[in-house]
Amino acid sequence: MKISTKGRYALRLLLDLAEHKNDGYIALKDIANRQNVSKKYLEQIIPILNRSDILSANRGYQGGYKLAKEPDQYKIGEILKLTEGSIAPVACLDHDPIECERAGECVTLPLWKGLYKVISDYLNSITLQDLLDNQRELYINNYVI
Amino acid sequence: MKISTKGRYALRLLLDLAEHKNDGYIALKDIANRQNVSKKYLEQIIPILNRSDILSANRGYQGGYKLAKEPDQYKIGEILKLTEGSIAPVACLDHDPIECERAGECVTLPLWKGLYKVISDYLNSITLQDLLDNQRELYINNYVI
DNA sequence: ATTAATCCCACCAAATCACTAAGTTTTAAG
DNA sequence: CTTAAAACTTAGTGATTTGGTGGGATTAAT
Repeated sequence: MKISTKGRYALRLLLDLAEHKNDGYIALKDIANRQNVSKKYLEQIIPILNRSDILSANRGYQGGYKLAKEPDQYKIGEILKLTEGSIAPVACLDHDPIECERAGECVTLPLWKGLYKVISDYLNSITLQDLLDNQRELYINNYVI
Repeated sequence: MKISTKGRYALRLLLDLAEHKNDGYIALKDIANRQNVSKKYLEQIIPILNRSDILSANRGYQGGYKLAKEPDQYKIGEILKLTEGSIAPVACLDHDPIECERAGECVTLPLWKGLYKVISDYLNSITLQDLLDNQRELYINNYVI
């Protein structure tokens, strides 16, 4: 029941891009250094995000990535669903309609459906911008500003 | 971000015991047959539950297991925490206080704390009895009774 | 032309998952 | 007192996932 590094790093990558959204294209090298994660591993995560209209990329010299939309347009749930493959707590909820033949008599199915709902409702109620705002508050509270 | 078979089977095992709570000690063999899971695998899951005051066991001929308490005294969150080891969505929340040195400046920490809260609040609001009641409703709705 | 970036493909070690095997111990019934 | 049937214990195991690394091809600004 853990979010993997793939999802967590993807989130930190996008947050890093959001924090530098006015600095043009940002190279993976810089993100890797700031976030202290492997650039090679980020290279593997990026194409998952790049497929959708999430990022805009520039190849070659002075290239890099930037967000395609404003930070408040990125729901955390969408990002995690892309990178984790699914945020459903049990595999049977990954297919709609449910394929499991025991579904009709399954005593635990309503439980998993409810859990899935609270998880996705929560994650889809929060955007990258919300996380940045919270961070700003933290800074203020800690007198870092 | 998936609940493993360990947690899911443990839940079904306890639900099976709850459904037969007036039938004395229930053998793993019978549970395995009814739930269509491997008895050998259940033998591996049982000791996790047996440590706490969750089950009462009887060894030897005509032995088996029964619930130590009424079904409404078992919170799903507690059962899953036991069998899954933890229901926290990220490892850093498994320790209290948080050991990660980046915690103070971590932009995503409030997100994970919030997610952890909605998950555990939900799972601790539901008991084995609730799942049984829901099942009864299903039966009524489907005219199985 | 050079440099610095993305992009692409393959590989790999370690951990976890989902069991299975082979027995030992305990207890009620005959 | 023997026997059958259950819980209990310990170890092993194949498949999959996780969390990366390495080597190079392609692209584009200087």
